[in-house]
Amino acid sequence: MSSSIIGKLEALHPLPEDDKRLLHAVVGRGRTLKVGEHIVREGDHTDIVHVMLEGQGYRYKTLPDGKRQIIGYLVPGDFCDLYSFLLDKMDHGMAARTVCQVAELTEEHILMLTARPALARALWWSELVNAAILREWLVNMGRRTPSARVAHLLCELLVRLQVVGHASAHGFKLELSQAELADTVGLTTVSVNRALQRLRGAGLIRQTSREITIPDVAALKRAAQFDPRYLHFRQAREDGGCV
Amino acid sequence: MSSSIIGKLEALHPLPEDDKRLLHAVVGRGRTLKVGEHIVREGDHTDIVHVMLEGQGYRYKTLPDGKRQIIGYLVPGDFCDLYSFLLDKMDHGMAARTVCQVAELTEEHILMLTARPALARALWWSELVNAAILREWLVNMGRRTPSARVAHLLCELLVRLQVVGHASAHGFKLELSQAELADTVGLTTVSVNRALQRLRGAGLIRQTSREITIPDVAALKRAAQFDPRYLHFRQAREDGGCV
DNA sequence: CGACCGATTGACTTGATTCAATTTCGGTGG
DNA sequence: CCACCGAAATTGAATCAAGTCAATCGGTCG
Repeated sequence: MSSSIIGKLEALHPLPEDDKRLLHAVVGRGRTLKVGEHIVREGDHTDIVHVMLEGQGYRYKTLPDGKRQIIGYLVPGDFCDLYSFLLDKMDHGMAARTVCQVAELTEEHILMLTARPALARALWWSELVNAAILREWLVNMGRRTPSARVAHLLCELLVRLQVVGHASAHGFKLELSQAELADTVGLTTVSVNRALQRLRGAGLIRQTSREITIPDVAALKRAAQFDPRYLHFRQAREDGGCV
Repeated sequence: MSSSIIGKLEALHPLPEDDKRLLHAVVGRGRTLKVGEHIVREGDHTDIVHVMLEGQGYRYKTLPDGKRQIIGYLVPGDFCDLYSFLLDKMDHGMAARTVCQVAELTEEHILMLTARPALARALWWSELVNAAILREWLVNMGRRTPSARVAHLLCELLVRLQVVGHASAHGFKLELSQAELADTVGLTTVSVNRALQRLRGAGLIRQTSREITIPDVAALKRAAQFDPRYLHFRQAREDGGCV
């Protein structure tokens, strides 16, 4: 269960065995959430840190007129709200998109973890990556075509899921509705549908019921202008990007 | 010079007098940057932390096809890259939009500052606000109309500049070209121009050469669906928003 | 089998972009 | 002080792409 966390953090910074054992002990096996269940609501205060162990979730904001914008995906290994005991109120909500296992850590747990220099550094780094993802998403929405936006998102998910062992070299389980995709990339479902069609038509992706296959990852990355360096994973840092 | 930093950090968390004195001593008066000069380039490594003392800058990313997306504004009091010595390479660039004074702090300076609990907390908090701004911008680009996007940006700048004493109750110096606005909100200059016209037509803003006036701030906030709580400033936390 | 949800489609509308002037404005130099 | 220059703002017309609306298709689950 906690292997995804270790996978992710080690992608950022190597960890001593002791730290991994501590992580394992602190995290436990987590609570099960049903599809659609909230992890934290907008405006809530919580002093618990949630960690996604299995399954996927998303961060979102709701507009006064009811529209929704998804502002992040939570994949296994992600710390959802490392800073929750600092904030009085969450400025966004988080919900389970699939059935999830979520660990709930207290401030004491976090202090135990951050007392270890390597862990503290890896956690700090993971927050930097969260911010980097937001910046890249901004570029995505601001300056890319619909198909490139969708392609970029798929590339990002591929890499993030690979790091935690939830994606193969050429694809992953896609449990995203087109409506969610639309609320993520700032388009309508119809446009997302057509963007996916274009990607399929160009042979860049292949979709079966709930699985997505990327026959030529480099080609999709090119189409998406995807440069994995923003994720700051160690491999990506060494490859030096794909654009 | 360092009063803007103190203003900003105190808007997040109260600081003891000693901490303010330390800040003042550490920051000094900064280096002067010319318009357009880079603070840090994309891909650079730096182990200096830059702090905006006077003037304004922006964060940006460049796309392979030459397009640019502005992903943040730097106003007086902002720490530009608090995490720079962690990162090997900046995933985005930062440049001066006006003549600026920028302080350059070393890792030792930062360690001195973060050794003080109140300062550490305020700095940590300022990073949370940076992330919150990115999330709000994502909502802006994804789900708001052109005029609301522009209006929202203006509201945000108003509040952020007010906190550091660079805006009055009803306006501020606007040194933003329409091209920069366009690269910020994901539109073309023409669309931005028309969005501004609509806002002016509705009496929500008034522009003279390099100054923007907002006759009825609440009205503009309403039009922009601007809820200042995401900035997590202490006043805003107490008001409880305007939507 | 029928209800339902999500994906898909087509026709139409709306609104943003593109392109190419034209105007405005601040600053410059005569 | 005024004419001129260049950058930025503004405009209009034509184009094109995304949104809207509404219907249909496909599969899943009671």
